This record gives sequence, structure tokens and C-alpha cells, in this order.
Amino acid sequence: MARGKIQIKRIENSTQRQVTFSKRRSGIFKKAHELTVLCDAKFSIVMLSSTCKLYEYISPSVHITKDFFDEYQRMCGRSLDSQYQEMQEKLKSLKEVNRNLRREIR
Amino acid sequence: MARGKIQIKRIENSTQRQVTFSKRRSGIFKKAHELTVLCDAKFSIVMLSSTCKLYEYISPSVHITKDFFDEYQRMCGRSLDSQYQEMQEKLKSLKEVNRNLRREIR
DNA sequence: AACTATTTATAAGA
DNA sequence: TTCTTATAAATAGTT
Repeated sequence: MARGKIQIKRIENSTQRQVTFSKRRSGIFKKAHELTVLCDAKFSIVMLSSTCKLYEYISPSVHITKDFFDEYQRMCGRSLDSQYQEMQEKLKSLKEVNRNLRREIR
Repeated sequence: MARGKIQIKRIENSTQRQVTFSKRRSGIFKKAHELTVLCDAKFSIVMLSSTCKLYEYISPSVHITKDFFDEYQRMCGRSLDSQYQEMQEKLKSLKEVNRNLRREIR
């Protein structure tokens, strides 16, 4: 995009890949924040870099994932049944992460 | 940004807010996809609009949330010392989410 | 970390 | 709503 057009394909040079990641990561978080403010949207963004770092963005009005889903419930009035499958899958994966993290930390 | 500069504050007109949401949503998903390809990043984006719709983006190489965290484990699990603090914090928050989700499902 | 030449995103208009 | 386009914003390459 700027001093030259780039193709959207993996950047092979590791240094450049990190620089681009850093720049574009902040760009996306900025856009997410703007959309939050402009349109009353709520966000959860989890980003995992190739250098092994975890970055997160969560809308200011949403503090934890639970709040996020609670808000969805409240606004949409969807029954628990329709959400059940999704939440159960989420719970299952979180349980496994939980277990693995315990093991790692020990 | 275009035919005029806008202030980043809530768009009061509902129609315009939806139009802007729709445009910017696709913009963010496009950027996320590009970052995925350019930098080997992995993403999970969950977006909740003010009109009660849920939108998600997950990196092509990641099929479910579990895979996402598994990948994090695989990549980061070895350098424990440097990751310790971060993981412990993560574990703490995941435990809370876990607890809350259990309650939701019951 | 800054700087700009360009590309890209998008606000307003059609 | 889908397309256009003038302009604002993001960013690739550079310093």
C-alpha cells in the first residue's frame, strides 16, 4: 500500500514480517475501536502472531468474555437452547486450555 | 474518511449507523485476512452489532476456538520462564470464564 | 521511530 | 441498496 503495492502473500523476510505485523496490528485495533464508538458495536479480537505473542482487543464496555455473551443474550433474547451447542463447545475448549495451562505452569 | 472527515463518536442516525457498520465491518475483516496471510498471524474476531447480529472471523487455518488455543500452546509452551506471567494471568481469566460459562449452561 | 509517496478505505452522493 | 468518487486514513519503503 504505500511506497509500493504489495501482494497479499506471506512475507518471507522475518524482520519485515514483524514490522508489518506490528503496524497492521495497531491499524486493526484502531479500526475496531472506531467501529465500537461509531456504531455501538462490541468486539472481541484475539490475535496470535507468528512470533508467539498473544494480543487482545475487547470493547471498553465489555470486560470479560462472559459479559460479551451475556450482552448478546440480553440484546437478542435468544434462548439458551439455541446458544447451548456453541457455549458447550466453547466451554469444552476452555476446559482443555485450562488443563493444559495448569500442566505447563507446574 | 472520505467525502468529509468524521468525528469518532456515536452516529446518532440509525440508518447511517448501520451503513457505516456494514462498510467498516467488511473493512476490518479484509484487514484481518490480509494480516493472516502476510504475517502468519491467527485471528479470532467476534463482533456484535447494535442491531443484534453476531459476526465472526476466524483465520482459515483455524477451525474452532480450541484449535486456536491449541496452537498457542504448541508454539509458546516451551519458553515457560518468559511466558510464565502472561500464562498465569491468562489462566486466571480463563478459569473465571470457565466458571461463568458453567453457570450459564446450568 | 519518523517520514512521505502511494495505495487503500470510506463518507457522502448518485 | 449497490455503485461512484472525492477525500481521509493507512501503510510500504525509506531514512
